[in-house]
Amino acid sequence: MIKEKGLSYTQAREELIDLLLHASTPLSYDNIKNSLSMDKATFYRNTALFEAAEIISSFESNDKKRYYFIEQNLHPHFICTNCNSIECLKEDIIYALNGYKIESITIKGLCPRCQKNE
Amino acid sequence: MIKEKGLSYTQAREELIDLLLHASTPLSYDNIKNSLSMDKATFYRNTALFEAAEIISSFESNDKKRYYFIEQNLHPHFICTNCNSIECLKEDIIYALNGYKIESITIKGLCPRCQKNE
DNA sequence: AAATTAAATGCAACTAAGTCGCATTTAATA
DNA sequence: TATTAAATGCGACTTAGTTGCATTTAATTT
Ligand SMILES: [Mn+2]
Ligand SMILES: [Mn+2]
Ligand SMILES: [Zn+2]
Ligand SMILES: [Zn+2]
Repeated sequence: MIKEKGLSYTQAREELIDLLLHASTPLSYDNIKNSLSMDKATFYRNTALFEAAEIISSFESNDKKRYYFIEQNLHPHFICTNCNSIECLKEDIIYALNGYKIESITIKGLCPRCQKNE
Repeated sequence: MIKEKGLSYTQAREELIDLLLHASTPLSYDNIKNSLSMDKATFYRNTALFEAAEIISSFESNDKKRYYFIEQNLHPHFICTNCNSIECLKEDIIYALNGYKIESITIKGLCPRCQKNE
């Protein structure tokens, strides 16, 4: 995966791809910093590189943090504006936009739990 | 609009609502700081208040800035990951999510212009 | 209309996610 | 194994957004 894109294969990169591949939702640096052996500068440099190589995608959440993910089937992510939780929405929307290339879709609002408790 | 929600009516609040009502795309503090007479602390305190009162919505863009908008018909916004431009997509998607309340939808990718030039 | 008061504002200091420069290490190739 | 360009770690830095506090203002009471 890394080598396919002509990138050199390092421990840090393997570790990062591995974490994202096995994650069930998008992850921020903060989420995984304790599981990472690399420095945060390396984390961010590699996520930027992987995004440019179209290996991963990302979005900014409500909490000012960026979340990264690898996904085969393009599906939307839901961000709760109350509890900041992030969920994968299984309903594949899409949905082609003429002339645009779609990388990610994020829907913001209230999750079922937060909507009840308000 | 402000008073309807039981909020007190101040010059700063009127100015802010007015700007957002007449904007053709979502706006960040940076976009309008030169048109604003209020301090940035006031800007952010009022946007937070208006969001809680459900008068405005917002999303985080690619450029680490938060964009605010008022819109009658819920439509998605497109953010280009290359040039950071933001567009209103007129095709109303949606699309109800069972149990969720939807406040905004953002689609990230490459805009037609950036997709050509790559 | 003036007095009261709680809320709104401006200012400056602060926070924290992400970035950058540079010295050191490591992966790739010869 | 030696070479070298690229990757990493570290600390300093940037900057959007937040917070505490003194001052001002909107709303209510007299
Ligand atoms: Mn997902
Ligand atoms: Mn719009
Ligand atoms: Zn929630
Ligand atoms: Zn573009």
